[in-house]
Amino acid sequence: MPDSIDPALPERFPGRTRKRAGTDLLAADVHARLRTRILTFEIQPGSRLVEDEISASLGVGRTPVREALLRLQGEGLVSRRKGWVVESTDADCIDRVFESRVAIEGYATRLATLRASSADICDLMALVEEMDGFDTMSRAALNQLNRAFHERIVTLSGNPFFVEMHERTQFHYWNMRLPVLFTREQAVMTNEQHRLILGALSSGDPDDAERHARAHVATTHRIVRDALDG
Amino acid sequence: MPDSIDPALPERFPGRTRKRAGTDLLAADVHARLRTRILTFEIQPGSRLVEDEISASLGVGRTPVREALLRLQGEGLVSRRKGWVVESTDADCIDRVFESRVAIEGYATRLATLRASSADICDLMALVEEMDGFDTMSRAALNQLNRAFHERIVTLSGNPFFVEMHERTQFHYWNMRLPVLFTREQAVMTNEQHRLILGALSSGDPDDAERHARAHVATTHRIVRDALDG
DNA sequence: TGTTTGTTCCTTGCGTGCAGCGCACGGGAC
DNA sequence: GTCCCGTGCGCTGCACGCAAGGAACAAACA
Repeated sequence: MPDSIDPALPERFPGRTRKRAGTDLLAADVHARLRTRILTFEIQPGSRLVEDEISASLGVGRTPVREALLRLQGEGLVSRRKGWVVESTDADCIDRVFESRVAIEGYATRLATLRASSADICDLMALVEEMDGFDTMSRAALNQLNRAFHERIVTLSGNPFFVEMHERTQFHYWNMRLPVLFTREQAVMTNEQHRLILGALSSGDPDDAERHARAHVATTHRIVRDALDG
Repeated sequence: MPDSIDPALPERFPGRTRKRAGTDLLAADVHARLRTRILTFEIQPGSRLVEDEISASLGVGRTPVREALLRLQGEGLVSRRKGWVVESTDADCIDRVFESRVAIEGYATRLATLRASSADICDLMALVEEMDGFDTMSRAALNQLNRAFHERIVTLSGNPFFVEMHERTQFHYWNMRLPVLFTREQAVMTNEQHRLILGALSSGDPDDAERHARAHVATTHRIVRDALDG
């Protein structure tokens, strides 16, 4: 997989600037780059990551590369099995991921009901309405909006733990290549459910909000599973 | 929990053995040691950790120490603010931790209801009955049993994500020195609630199980908050 | 006296050399 | 032909040195 390590960014880090702005910038940068490449499948699951190659290709030493890999390991994106290997999310894992999402997003939505301001709800409504234009949008754009909606609700829970846990599940979620997501009817259903959640949110009914959120995640689970089986 | 963490940690690392058994042993060991010391408050929240000092005191190089600290950072036990600092869990954080526990343990208990075998339930029942002897036990032993009960249920969810998330909350949970936990009446109430959960588990009622689990965590939350306020 | 600047030390960020696992490959024996 | 063992190499685990950044303290100037 060395070839896939972004041929397009030959020397950033110009002449070994070594700019060290307080906290480790290099490691953070390497981490971000690697993570992006992994999540976009530019580096495929299962491929080996060699410290020297990354370090050479990015023009940094092995130490920041090492730290980046360590962080990726903590995020569950790579593992150390006789060298660094990009983790893959198998079908069996999907059920586990969605179970987590039900628990996390369900309760986060409950909390959001108690804490969201009317301005927050307006923002969410704007997102939902934007998603109504699914007929004229790319699936990627739709996906982005969808993600934004869920992310924002979780953030509105006001609890950073939920944000972190949610983010963690997203890694694995992205990690399975979702074949065809967001057919037209799926988009319709998604928007319907988003409106249900939003309705509960704005009427301040936590039970309803949690119930709808759970149902929505369950629906998505079903869609994903069907897509993978079919 | 702190009491149970093996306070007897004499100087291992005899004369710089350097035995490298495949995967990094040193880093893992340093990590475990540091974590133990932090969770037992041998190293107090807020204190600075200096890489050189740790490395010298353990007789290893800075690299494994660094990796250990990085892992601790990932676990939320230390942070990097101009050097390594042991995180403290402030009162404000407690509410967030318990919110997570409600979501995680609640849903984990629901899953456990669907997946636990009768043998598993017997094991749990044995734990509960052992806890009935609270009058003749130390608080530490009681705490240990309590932890075992919760841990086992989360494990019975069959979902490693829940186990990991639960463990994560426990770190912060331990991180606040709980003053007087498990007074007699609290022990009575705890056992009552454990039995309710177990009852729902054995009768296979997921809704009830989740409800009771949530209520139990909420009760504990109240106890802890009272203990900290009073 | 207050503010600003210079200096020094402390600690981490980073690079790098070295050595030891393990795996793959190849050669010999049965 | 198959199995076993030796050997080489790829890669990581670890130690260590260097320098940058920042904080604290001191000194000088307004």
